[in-house]
Amino acid sequence: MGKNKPQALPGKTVERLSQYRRILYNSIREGKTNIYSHELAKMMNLTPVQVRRDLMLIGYSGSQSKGYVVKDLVTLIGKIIDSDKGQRIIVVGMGNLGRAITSYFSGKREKLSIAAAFDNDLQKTDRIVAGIPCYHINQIKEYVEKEGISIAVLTVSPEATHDVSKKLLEAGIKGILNYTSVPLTVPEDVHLEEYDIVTSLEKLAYLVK
Amino acid sequence: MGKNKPQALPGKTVERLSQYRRILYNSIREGKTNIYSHELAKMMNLTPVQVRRDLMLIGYSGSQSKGYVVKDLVTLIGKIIDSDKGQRIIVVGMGNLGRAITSYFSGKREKLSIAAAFDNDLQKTDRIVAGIPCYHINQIKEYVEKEGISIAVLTVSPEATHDVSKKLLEAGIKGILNYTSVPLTVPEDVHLEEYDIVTSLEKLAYLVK
DNA sequence: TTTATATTGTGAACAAAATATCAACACGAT
DNA sequence: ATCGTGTTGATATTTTGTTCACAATATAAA
Repeated sequence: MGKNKPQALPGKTVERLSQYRRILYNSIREGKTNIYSHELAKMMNLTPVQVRRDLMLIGYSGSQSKGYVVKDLVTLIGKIIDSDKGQRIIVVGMGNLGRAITSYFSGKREKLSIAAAFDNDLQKTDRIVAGIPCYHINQIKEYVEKEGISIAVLTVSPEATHDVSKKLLEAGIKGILNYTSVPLTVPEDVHLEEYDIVTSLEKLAYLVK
Repeated sequence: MGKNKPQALPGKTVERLSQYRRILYNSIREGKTNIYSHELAKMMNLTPVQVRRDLMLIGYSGSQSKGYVVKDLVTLIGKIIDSDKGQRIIVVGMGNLGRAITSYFSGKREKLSIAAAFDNDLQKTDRIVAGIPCYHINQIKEYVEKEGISIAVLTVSPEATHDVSKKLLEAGIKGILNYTSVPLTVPEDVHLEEYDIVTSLEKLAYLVK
Protein backbone atom coordinates (compact mmCIF):
# COMPACT_ATOMS: atom_id res chain seq x y z
CA MET A 1 0.00 0.00 0.00
CA GLY A 2 0.90 3.64 -0.21
CA LYS A 3 4.66 3.35 -0.19
CA ASN A 4 5.40 1.86 -3.52
CA LYS A 5 8.52 3.92 -4.05
CA PRO A 6 11.46 1.92 -5.36
CA GLN A 7 13.52 4.03 -2.96
CA ALA A 8 16.80 2.91 -4.46
CA LEU A 9 17.75 5.19 -7.29
CA PRO A 10 21.11 4.38 -8.88
CA GLY A 11 23.83 6.60 -7.47
CA LYS A 12 24.65 8.08 -10.83
CA THR A 13 21.04 8.97 -11.40
CA VAL A 14 20.92 10.84 -8.11
CA GLU A 15 23.97 12.82 -9.13
CA ARG A 16 22.41 13.72 -12.43
CA LEU A 17 19.14 14.70 -10.77
CA SER A 18 21.02 17.27 -8.74
CA GLN A 19 22.46 18.64 -11.95
CA TYR A 20 19.23 18.55 -13.89
CA ARG A 21 17.70 20.65 -11.21
CA ARG A 22 20.37 23.28 -11.29
CA ILE A 23 20.13 23.57 -15.03
CA LEU A 24 16.36 23.69 -14.89
CA TYR A 25 16.53 26.60 -12.47
CA ASN A 26 18.40 28.49 -15.16
CA SER A 27 15.78 27.55 -17.71
CA ILE A 28 13.03 28.80 -15.45
CA ARG A 29 14.86 32.07 -15.04
CA GLU A 30 14.96 32.33 -18.81
CA GLY A 31 11.22 31.86 -18.93
CA LYS A 32 11.19 28.32 -20.26
CA THR A 33 8.16 26.37 -19.10
CA ASN A 34 8.61 23.12 -21.02
CA ILE A 35 11.65 21.18 -22.12
CA TYR A 36 12.39 18.17 -24.31
CA SER A 37 14.74 15.39 -23.35
CA HIS A 38 17.12 16.33 -26.13
CA GLU A 39 17.31 19.92 -24.93
CA LEU A 40 18.07 18.90 -21.38
CA ALA A 41 20.52 16.32 -22.70
CA LYS A 42 22.37 18.91 -24.70
CA MET A 43 22.70 21.23 -21.73
CA MET A 44 24.00 18.38 -19.60
CA ASN A 45 26.14 16.89 -22.30
CA LEU A 46 24.28 13.57 -22.19
CA THR A 47 22.12 11.58 -24.56
CA PRO A 48 18.36 12.12 -24.63
CA VAL A 49 17.88 8.45 -23.82
CA GLN A 50 19.84 8.85 -20.63
CA VAL A 51 17.69 11.78 -19.60
CA ARG A 52 14.45 9.92 -20.28
CA ARG A 53 15.72 6.91 -18.42
CA ASP A 54 16.51 9.00 -15.35
CA LEU A 55 13.12 10.67 -15.42
CA MET A 56 11.45 7.33 -15.88
CA LEU A 57 13.20 6.07 -12.77
CA ILE A 58 11.78 8.85 -10.67
CA GLY A 59 8.36 8.23 -12.16
CA TYR A 60 7.97 11.50 -13.99
CA SER A 61 6.09 11.56 -17.28
CA GLY A 62 6.22 14.19 -19.98
CA SER A 63 4.06 14.62 -23.02
CA GLN A 64 4.98 13.85 -26.59
CA SER A 65 4.02 17.29 -27.72
CA LYS A 66 5.40 19.54 -25.03
CA GLY A 67 8.08 17.44 -23.38
CA TYR A 68 8.49 17.92 -19.64
CA VAL A 69 7.04 20.68 -17.50
CA VAL A 70 10.07 22.35 -16.00
CA LYS A 71 8.45 23.55 -12.81
CA ASP A 72 6.91 20.19 -11.99
CA LEU A 73 10.14 18.41 -12.68
CA VAL A 74 12.09 20.70 -10.39
CA THR A 75 9.51 20.16 -7.68
CA LEU A 76 9.67 16.40 -8.02
CA ILE A 77 13.46 16.33 -7.93
CA GLY A 78 13.27 18.41 -4.77
CA LYS A 79 10.90 15.90 -3.20
CA ILE A 80 13.38 13.15 -3.92
CA ILE A 81 16.64 14.81 -3.00
CA ASP A 82 15.78 17.31 -0.30
CA SER A 83 14.78 16.58 3.24
CA ASP A 84 11.47 18.11 4.20
CA LYS A 85 12.85 20.58 6.66
CA GLY A 86 16.26 20.93 5.10
CA GLN A 87 19.58 19.63 6.24
CA ARG A 88 22.47 21.37 7.91
CA ILE A 89 26.09 20.44 7.38
CA ILE A 90 29.33 20.97 9.22
CA VAL A 91 32.76 21.48 7.72
CA VAL A 92 35.61 19.98 9.68
CA GLY A 93 39.01 21.47 8.95
CA MET A 94 39.18 25.13 8.00
CA GLY A 95 42.31 25.13 5.91
CA ASN A 96 42.33 26.50 2.38
CA LEU A 97 39.99 23.86 1.04
CA GLY A 98 37.56 24.04 3.93
CA ARG A 99 37.30 27.79 3.60
CA ALA A 100 36.94 27.59 -0.17
CA ILE A 101 34.11 25.12 0.09
CA THR A 102 32.39 27.15 2.76
CA SER A 103 32.53 30.40 0.82
CA TYR A 104 31.56 28.68 -2.38
CA PHE A 105 28.62 26.91 -0.90
CA SER A 106 27.11 29.62 1.21
CA GLY A 107 23.59 30.40 0.15
CA LYS A 108 23.78 28.12 -2.85
CA ARG A 109 21.03 25.74 -1.85
CA GLU A 110 17.87 26.42 0.01
CA LYS A 111 17.50 23.09 1.75
CA LEU A 112 21.16 22.50 2.43
CA SER A 113 23.34 24.85 4.40
CA ILE A 114 26.63 24.89 6.22
CA ALA A 115 25.85 25.45 9.87
CA ALA A 116 29.27 25.55 11.46
CA ALA A 117 32.93 24.74 11.03
CA PHE A 118 35.47 23.06 13.28
CA ASP A 119 39.21 23.29 13.49
CA ASN A 120 41.92 22.67 16.05
CA ASP A 121 43.78 25.90 15.38
CA LEU A 122 43.02 28.24 18.25
CA GLN A 123 43.53 31.17 15.90
CA LYS A 124 40.37 30.13 14.13
CA THR A 125 38.14 28.78 16.83
CA ASP A 126 35.37 30.69 18.56
CA ARG A 127 35.00 33.26 15.85
CA ILE A 128 33.44 33.69 12.45
CA VAL A 129 35.49 32.23 9.62
CA ALA A 130 34.40 32.47 5.99
CA GLY A 131 31.02 33.59 7.18
CA ILE A 132 30.18 30.81 9.62
CA PRO A 133 30.99 30.15 13.27
CA CYS A 134 34.07 28.04 13.84
CA TYR A 135 34.51 25.93 16.97
CA HIS A 136 37.16 23.64 18.33
CA ILE A 137 37.13 20.06 17.12
CA ASN A 138 36.54 18.82 20.63
CA GLN A 139 33.14 20.44 20.54
CA ILE A 140 31.91 18.43 17.57
CA LYS A 141 29.99 15.87 19.56
CA GLU A 142 28.20 18.41 21.69
CA TYR A 143 27.28 20.55 18.68
CA VAL A 144 26.18 17.70 16.42
CA GLU A 145 23.97 16.21 19.07
CA LYS A 146 22.43 19.50 20.08
CA GLU A 147 21.80 20.67 16.53
CA GLY A 148 20.89 17.33 15.05
CA ILE A 149 23.50 17.45 12.29
CA SER A 150 24.00 14.32 10.21
CA ILE A 151 26.37 15.34 7.41
CA ALA A 152 30.01 16.42 7.64
CA VAL A 153 32.56 17.57 5.09
CA LEU A 154 36.03 16.46 6.04
CA THR A 155 38.95 18.63 4.97
CA VAL A 156 41.53 18.10 7.67
CA SER A 157 45.16 17.09 7.23
CA PRO A 158 45.97 13.45 6.44
CA GLU A 159 47.51 13.06 9.89
CA ALA A 160 44.37 14.18 11.67
CA THR A 161 41.94 12.26 9.53
CA HIS A 162 41.56 9.11 11.55
CA ASP A 163 41.08 10.83 14.87
CA VAL A 164 38.61 13.29 13.51
CA SER A 165 36.59 10.71 11.65
CA LYS A 166 36.35 8.73 14.85
CA LYS A 167 34.99 11.80 16.57
CA LEU A 168 32.46 12.28 13.80
CA LEU A 169 31.21 8.74 14.06
CA GLU A 170 30.99 8.96 17.84
CA ALA A 171 28.97 12.10 17.44
CA GLY A 172 26.48 10.20 15.34
CA ILE A 173 27.22 11.65 11.91
CA LYS A 174 25.54 9.61 9.17
CA GLY A 175 27.17 11.00 6.04
CA ILE A 176 30.77 12.00 5.42
CA LEU A 177 32.20 13.73 2.38
CA ASN A 178 35.89 12.96 2.63
CA TYR A 179 38.28 15.28 0.80
CA THR A 180 41.20 13.93 2.70
CA SER A 181 43.68 11.77 0.85
CA VAL A 182 43.21 9.07 3.48
CA PRO A 183 40.66 6.34 2.70
CA LEU A 184 38.11 6.01 5.49
CA THR A 185 36.24 3.05 6.91
CA VAL A 186 32.78 3.59 8.28
CA PRO A 187 30.01 1.40 9.70
CA GLU A 188 27.31 0.15 7.37
CA ASP A 189 24.75 2.74 8.33
CA VAL A 190 27.04 5.65 7.56
CA HIS A 191 27.35 6.92 4.01
CA LEU A 192 30.71 7.86 2.66
CA GLU A 193 31.71 9.80 -0.42
CA GLU A 194 35.38 10.18 -1.14
CA TYR A 195 36.99 12.54 -3.56
CA ASP A 196 40.62 13.20 -4.13
CA ILE A 197 41.96 15.96 -6.33
CA VAL A 198 45.34 14.38 -6.88
CA THR A 199 43.73 11.17 -8.07
CA SER A 200 41.60 13.09 -10.57
CA LEU A 201 44.64 14.87 -11.90
CA GLU A 202 46.66 11.70 -12.17
CA LYS A 203 43.83 10.03 -14.00
CA LEU A 204 43.70 12.90 -16.45
CA ALA A 205 47.46 12.75 -16.87
CA TYR A 206 47.17 9.07 -17.68
CA LEU A 207 44.43 9.67 -20.22
CA VAL A 208 46.24 12.53 -21.89
CA LYS A 209 49.53 10.68 -22.04
CA MET B 1 55.14 -6.51 -32.17
CA GLY B 2 56.53 -5.99 -28.78
CA LYS B 3 53.77 -3.69 -27.68
CA ASN B 4 51.28 -6.12 -26.32
CA LYS B 5 49.94 -3.73 -23.74
CA PRO B 6 46.17 -3.66 -23.55
CA GLN B 7 46.62 0.11 -23.14
CA ALA B 8 43.06 0.57 -21.99
CA LEU B 9 42.87 0.21 -18.25
CA PRO B 10 39.39 0.71 -16.82
CA GLY B 11 38.97 4.22 -15.48
CA LYS B 12 38.26 3.02 -11.98
CA THR B 13 41.40 0.96 -11.97
CA VAL B 14 43.47 3.99 -12.92
CA GLU B 15 41.96 5.93 -10.04
CA ARG B 16 42.78 3.15 -7.64
CA LEU B 17 46.32 2.85 -8.97
CA SER B 18 46.90 6.45 -8.06
CA GLN B 19 45.70 5.70 -4.55
CA TYR B 20 47.60 2.46 -4.20
CA ARG B 21 50.73 4.35 -4.99
CA ARG B 22 50.17 7.01 -2.40
CA ILE B 23 49.50 4.43 0.25
CA LEU B 24 52.49 2.40 -0.79
CA TYR B 25 54.71 5.45 -0.38
CA ASN B 26 53.62 5.53 3.24
CA SER B 27 54.40 1.87 3.61
CA ILE B 28 57.86 2.37 2.20
CA ARG B 29 58.45 5.16 4.66
CA GLU B 30 57.49 2.76 7.41
CA GLY B 31 60.07 0.32 6.15
CA LYS B 32 57.68 -2.18 4.61
CA THR B 33 59.20 -3.99 1.66
CA ASN B 34 56.46 -6.48 0.83
CA ILE B 35 52.71 -6.35 1.08
CA TYR B 36 49.81 -8.77 0.68
CA SER B 37 46.66 -8.02 -1.25
CA HIS B 38 44.59 -8.14 1.91
CA GLU B 39 46.82 -5.62 3.63
CA LEU B 40 46.63 -3.19 0.76
CA ALA B 41 42.90 -3.83 0.54
CA LYS B 42 42.41 -2.99 4.18
CA MET B 43 44.31 0.27 3.86
CA MET B 44 42.25 1.22 0.83
CA ASN B 45 39.00 -0.04 2.20
CA LEU B 46 38.56 -2.52 -0.66
CA THR B 47 38.43 -6.28 -1.05
CA PRO B 48 41.63 -8.26 -1.64
CA VAL B 49 40.16 -9.59 -4.87
CA GLN B 50 39.73 -6.11 -6.18
CA VAL B 51 43.34 -5.34 -5.45
CA ARG B 52 44.59 -8.50 -7.13
CA ARG B 53 42.40 -7.86 -10.13
CA ASP B 54 43.81 -4.36 -10.54
CA LEU B 55 47.36 -5.59 -10.27
CA MET B 56 46.60 -8.35 -12.71
CA LEU B 57 45.38 -5.76 -15.18
CA ILE B 58 48.65 -3.89 -15.06
CA GLY B 59 50.52 -7.16 -15.41
CA TYR B 60 52.22 -7.20 -12.06
CA SER B 61 52.80 -10.50 -10.30
CA GLY B 62 53.47 -11.12 -6.66
CA SER B 63 54.56 -14.24 -4.88
CA GLN B 64 52.41 -16.50 -2.77
CA SER B 65 54.81 -16.33 0.09
CA LYS B 66 55.80 -12.67 0.19
CA GLY B 67 52.98 -10.94 -1.60
CA TYR B 68 53.95 -7.92 -3.71
CA VAL B 69 57.25 -6.06 -3.63
CA VAL B 70 56.27 -2.56 -2.66
CA LYS B 71 59.08 -0.76 -4.44
CA ASP B 72 58.56 -2.57 -7.73
CA LEU B 73 54.87 -1.99 -7.60
CA VAL B 74 55.31 1.72 -7.05
CA THR B 75 57.71 1.86 -9.95
CA LEU B 76 55.34 0.06 -12.26
CA ILE B 77 52.41 2.25 -11.33
CA GLY B 78 54.61 5.22 -12.08
CA LYS B 79 55.41 3.84 -15.51
CA ILE B 80 51.73 3.54 -16.24
CA ILE B 81 50.43 6.80 -14.82
CA ASP B 82 53.28 9.26 -15.16
CA SER B 83 54.61 10.78 -18.31
CA ASP B 84 58.30 10.17 -18.81
CA LYS B 85 59.36 13.75 -18.40
CA GLY B 86 56.50 14.80 -16.18
CA GLN B 87 53.53 16.94 -16.91
CA ARG B 88 52.79 20.53 -16.03
CA ILE B 89 49.33 21.85 -15.32
CA ILE B 90 47.66 25.22 -15.31
CA VAL B 91 44.92 26.42 -13.00
CA VAL B 92 42.42 28.76 -14.56
CA GLY B 93 40.48 30.90 -12.12
CA MET B 94 42.22 31.97 -8.92
CA GLY B 95 39.22 32.35 -6.64
CA ASN B 96 39.03 30.55 -3.33
CA LEU B 97 38.91 27.12 -4.88
CA GLY B 98 41.67 27.75 -7.38
CA ARG B 99 43.96 29.02 -4.67
CA ALA B 100 43.08 26.16 -2.35
CA ILE B 101 43.87 23.58 -5.00
CA THR B 102 47.10 25.30 -5.89
CA SER B 103 48.35 25.48 -2.32
CA TYR B 104 47.20 21.97 -1.61
CA PHE B 105 48.84 20.50 -4.62
CA SER B 106 52.16 22.27 -4.61
CA GLY B 107 55.02 19.83 -4.33
CA LYS B 108 52.72 16.88 -3.81
CA ARG B 109 53.72 14.93 -6.88
CA GLU B 110 57.05 14.67 -8.54
CA LYS B 111 55.87 14.17 -12.09
CA LEU B 112 52.91 16.50 -11.94
CA SER B 113 53.18 20.15 -11.06
CA ILE B 114 51.19 23.33 -11.35
CA ALA B 115 53.12 25.62 -13.64
CA ALA B 116 50.98 28.73 -13.70
CA ALA B 117 47.60 30.22 -12.96
CA PHE B 118 45.31 32.50 -14.93
CA ASP B 119 42.64 34.93 -13.89
CA ASN B 120 40.92 37.98 -15.30
CA ASP B 121 41.20 40.02 -12.14
CA LEU B 122 43.97 42.57 -12.68
CA GLN B 123 44.60 42.53 -8.94
CA LYS B 124 45.91 39.03 -9.31
CA THR B 125 47.59 38.98 -12.68
CA ASP B 126 51.30 39.40 -13.31
CA ARG B 127 52.32 38.46 -9.83
CA ILE B 128 52.82 35.41 -7.66
CA VAL B 129 49.60 34.02 -6.19
CA ALA B 130 49.56 31.02 -3.87
CA GLY B 131 53.13 30.35 -4.84
CA ILE B 132 52.83 30.33 -8.60
CA PRO B 133 52.85 33.00 -11.30
CA CYS B 134 49.43 34.25 -12.30
CA TYR B 135 48.74 35.72 -15.73
CA HIS B 136 45.76 37.18 -17.48
CA ILE B 137 43.36 34.76 -19.12
CA ASN B 138 44.07 36.26 -22.51
CA GLN B 139 47.59 34.92 -22.26
CA ILE B 140 46.53 31.30 -21.98
CA LYS B 141 47.07 30.42 -25.60
CA GLU B 142 50.51 31.96 -25.78
CA TYR B 143 51.61 30.31 -22.54
CA VAL B 144 50.18 26.88 -23.26
CA GLU B 145 51.74 26.74 -26.69
CA LYS B 146 55.11 27.98 -25.53
CA GLU B 147 55.28 25.71 -22.50
CA GLY B 148 53.63 22.69 -24.05
CA ILE B 149 50.93 22.37 -21.40
CA SER B 150 48.16 19.87 -21.99
CA ILE B 151 46.16 19.79 -18.76
CA ALA B 152 44.07 22.52 -17.16
CA VAL B 153 42.07 22.77 -13.96
CA LEU B 154 39.04 24.96 -14.41
CA THR B 155 37.77 26.89 -11.40
CA VAL B 156 36.24 30.01 -12.87
CA SER B 157 32.75 31.38 -12.27
CA PRO B 158 29.80 29.72 -14.00
CA GLU B 159 29.35 32.80 -16.19
CA ALA B 160 32.90 32.67 -17.48
CA THR B 161 33.04 28.94 -18.02
CA HIS B 162 32.06 28.72 -21.63
CA ASP B 163 34.34 31.46 -22.84
CA VAL B 164 37.29 30.19 -20.91
CA SER B 165 36.82 26.59 -21.96
CA LYS B 166 36.73 27.76 -25.57
CA LYS B 167 40.05 29.51 -24.98
CA LEU B 168 41.50 26.35 -23.48
CA LEU B 169 40.46 24.24 -26.43
CA GLU B 170 41.80 26.78 -28.88
CA ALA B 171 45.06 26.74 -27.02
CA GLY B 172 45.29 23.00 -27.59
CA ILE B 173 44.62 21.74 -24.08
CA LYS B 174 43.96 17.98 -24.08
CA GLY B 175 42.64 17.40 -20.58
CA ILE B 176 40.30 19.52 -18.47
CA LEU B 177 39.37 19.02 -14.86
CA ASN B 178 36.18 21.01 -14.54
CA TYR B 179 35.18 22.17 -11.05
CA THR B 180 32.69 24.59 -12.47
CA SER B 181 29.03 23.83 -12.00
CA VAL B 182 28.54 24.16 -15.76
CA PRO B 183 28.71 20.94 -17.80
CA LEU B 184 31.22 21.21 -20.60
CA THR B 185 31.33 19.79 -24.10
CA VAL B 186 34.69 18.95 -25.61
CA PRO B 187 35.92 17.33 -28.84
CA GLU B 188 36.60 13.62 -28.85
CA ASP B 189 40.33 13.92 -28.44
CA VAL B 190 40.06 16.02 -25.29
CA HIS B 191 39.57 14.31 -21.95
CA LEU B 192 37.18 15.77 -19.47
CA GLU B 193 36.69 15.10 -15.78
CA GLU B 194 33.91 16.91 -14.02
CA TYR B 195 33.37 17.25 -10.33
CA ASP B 196 30.83 19.27 -8.49
CA ILE B 197 30.78 19.77 -4.76
CA VAL B 198 27.13 20.65 -4.52
CA THR B 199 26.16 17.50 -6.36
CA SER B 200 28.22 15.38 -3.97
CA LEU B 201 26.57 17.02 -1.01
CA GLU B 202 23.10 16.61 -2.44
CA LYS B 203 23.80 12.97 -3.14
CA LEU B 204 24.90 12.49 0.46
CA ALA B 205 21.82 14.29 1.68
CA TYR B 206 19.68 11.95 -0.39
CA LEU B 207 21.43 8.89 0.98
CA VAL B 208 21.23 10.05 4.56
CA LYS B 209 17.59 11.02 4.31
C1' DT C 1 57.43 -36.94 3.08
C1' DT C 2 52.90 -35.55 3.83
C1' DT C 3 49.50 -32.36 5.42
C1' DA C 4 47.64 -27.88 6.53
C1' DT C 5 47.53 -23.13 5.66
C1' DA C 6 47.91 -18.88 3.31
C1' DT C 7 48.50 -16.70 -0.71
C1' DT C 8 48.19 -15.38 -5.84
C1' DG C 9 45.97 -15.34 -10.44
C1' DT C 10 42.01 -15.87 -13.22
C1' DG C 11 37.74 -17.72 -15.60
C1' DA C 12 33.00 -17.24 -14.78
C1' DA C 13 29.06 -15.27 -12.70
C1' DC C 14 26.99 -11.25 -11.34
C1' DA C 15 25.66 -6.26 -10.92
C1' DA C 16 25.48 -1.53 -12.37
C1' DA C 17 25.30 1.71 -15.90
C1' DA C 18 24.83 3.22 -20.52
C1' DT C 19 23.01 2.69 -25.07
C1' DA C 20 20.03 1.00 -28.80
C1' DT C 21 15.67 0.02 -30.50
C1' DC C 22 10.97 0.50 -31.23
C1' DA C 23 5.81 0.78 -30.38
C1' DA C 24 2.59 4.28 -29.25
C1' DC C 25 1.12 8.70 -29.61
C1' DA C 26 0.31 13.79 -30.55
C1' DC C 27 0.26 17.25 -33.80
C1' DG C 28 0.78 19.94 -38.01
C1' DA C 29 0.68 19.85 -43.00
C1' DT C 30 -1.60 18.38 -46.85
C1' DA D 1 -8.94 12.18 -42.98
C1' DT D 2 -4.44 10.70 -43.66
C1' DC D 3 0.53 11.02 -43.65
C1' DG D 4 4.95 12.46 -41.91
C1' DT D 5 7.55 14.13 -38.11
C1' DG D 6 9.12 14.27 -33.62
C1' DT D 7 8.49 12.81 -29.10
C1' DT D 8 7.96 9.75 -24.95
C1' DG D 9 8.26 5.40 -22.33
C1' DA D 10 9.76 0.89 -22.12
C1' DT D 11 12.18 -3.26 -23.21
C1' DA D 12 16.41 -5.33 -24.89
C1' DT D 13 21.25 -5.27 -25.51
C1' DT D 14 25.88 -3.96 -24.63
C1' DT D 15 29.47 -2.31 -21.92
C1' DT D 16 31.84 -1.67 -17.72
C1' DG D 17 32.96 -2.86 -13.16
C1' DT D 18 32.86 -6.11 -9.12
C1' DT D 19 32.68 -10.38 -6.79
C1' DC D 20 32.81 -15.46 -6.45
C1' DA D 21 35.04 -19.70 -6.59
C1' DC D 22 38.81 -22.31 -7.13
C1' DA D 23 43.22 -24.16 -9.24
C1' DA D 24 48.05 -23.54 -8.57
C1' DT D 25 51.75 -22.77 -5.58
C1' DA D 26 54.85 -21.76 -1.74
C1' DT D 27 55.84 -22.42 3.04
C1' DA D 28 55.81 -24.32 7.49
C1' DA D 29 54.57 -27.87 10.59
C1' DA D 30 53.82 -32.65 11.60
